[in-house]
Amino acid sequence: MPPTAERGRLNRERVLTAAVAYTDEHGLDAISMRRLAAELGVVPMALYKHVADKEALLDGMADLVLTELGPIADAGDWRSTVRARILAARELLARHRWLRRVLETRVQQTPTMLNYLDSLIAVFRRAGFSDVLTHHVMHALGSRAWGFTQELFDDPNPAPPPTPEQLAFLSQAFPNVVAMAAVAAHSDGSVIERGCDDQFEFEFALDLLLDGISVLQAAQWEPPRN
Amino acid sequence: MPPTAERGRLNRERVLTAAVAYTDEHGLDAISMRRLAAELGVVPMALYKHVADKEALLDGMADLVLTELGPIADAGDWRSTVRARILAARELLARHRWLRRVLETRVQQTPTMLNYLDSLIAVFRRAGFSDVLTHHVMHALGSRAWGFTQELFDDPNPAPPPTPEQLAFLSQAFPNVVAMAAVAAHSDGSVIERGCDDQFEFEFALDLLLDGISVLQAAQWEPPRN
DNA sequence: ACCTGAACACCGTTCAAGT
DNA sequence: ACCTGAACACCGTTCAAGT
Repeated sequence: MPPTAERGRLNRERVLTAAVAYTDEHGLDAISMRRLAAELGVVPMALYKHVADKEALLDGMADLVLTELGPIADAGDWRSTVRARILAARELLARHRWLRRVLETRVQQTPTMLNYLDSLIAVFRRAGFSDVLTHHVMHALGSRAWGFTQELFDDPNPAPPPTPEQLAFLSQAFPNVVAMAAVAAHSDGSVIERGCDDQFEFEFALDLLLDGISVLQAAQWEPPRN
Repeated sequence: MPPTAERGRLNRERVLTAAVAYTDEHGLDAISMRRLAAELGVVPMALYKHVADKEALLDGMADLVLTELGPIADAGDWRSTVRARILAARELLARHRWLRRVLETRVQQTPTMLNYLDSLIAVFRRAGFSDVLTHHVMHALGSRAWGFTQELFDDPNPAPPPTPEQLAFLSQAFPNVVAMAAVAAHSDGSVIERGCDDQFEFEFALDLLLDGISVLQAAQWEPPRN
């Protein structure tokens, strides 16, 4: 039986699609050139005809799923448009949980990535933002423009609630951390309990930034001269 | 000659110090249990008596360098205190360039990390911030509390300025990106030219957030009820 | 043109043994 | 108590060969 017989020849698209499917299911740590090859019923080196190396594979995967975003929808004013766009990107990241870590380490800016940024920048410029202000504003958004933020701790599966003894120790050693952790938005407000509403926190910070940006724009902000 | 003779026995501190020194010099990608062992003139498995595994090694390294931060200095009002604290953390990250990527992936919160956060939270609470507001504010700061942000692209060694042909192509394909890139803070404002003043961008966004936070605090912000 | 097979130079970590 | 040696189960990627 010739290799990959049932599904025909390999090509770049099939490689990338399989990689995305595998990573959606098993996570970013699980994907490797060797396992992807096995998945495709092929020897590891066969992949290298369709993808330069592992970095290029990740670039291609990111590019592929980012096409799901589609063109930007005008929501009336710049603020709602930007807000909606960013929250849509955030939903995409939720569907492909590995995408965040891939974007974080991307150096090569793929056309799809540049295209997304271009459309976002366009919203500000069309709304009359100066180029300098647009520049700073995009930096201030940072990864939030992609719909994610680096939290204080990367807590993928949060720890179980502390036992009373642990809590006693923590309250004494880090009283402020404990006090802050105790008030989790949209929780029953009882104890440390499965923490924060990430969506609320994301929107809170996003709105804080958008509010600040509005003010600067209204005041026709200009760079300090020194 | 007994192993590690000249420098005596191994211990946790020597392991961590050597790891920090090696990683400061060669970067995070270069450090491995095997290379660290070689550096210490020891067989790889010898390290495992002093450090549970590689993750624990990284935890220990982060913990060690974070002690450089020392206790928080009161700068008068909460805003200046927080600002100074965060900018000091940022300088630490500049001295240990690997620390950022380590903090990003940390799940185990070491005592030194918790201690830093506790002192920062304390500043807000002492200034009269409610616990809920403090909670959201800390989330809004996110990794910025550690002195770093996830930028749109992780561009460790920025690309050389594009050739005229490349620029022509880019201007046509991504006109807004090019326009935005052309105005780099504190550059001569000429062309794409070695981009942004990261320190300026960091402070711009930090002040944007601190301004917004001031407003919420002054207005005695309360969570929406629904 | 595309895929294979064997090999190289690495990883982190186990286990059983040495001193 | 601490370090060693050999081994296991992985990586990404090279090179030369097959069809």
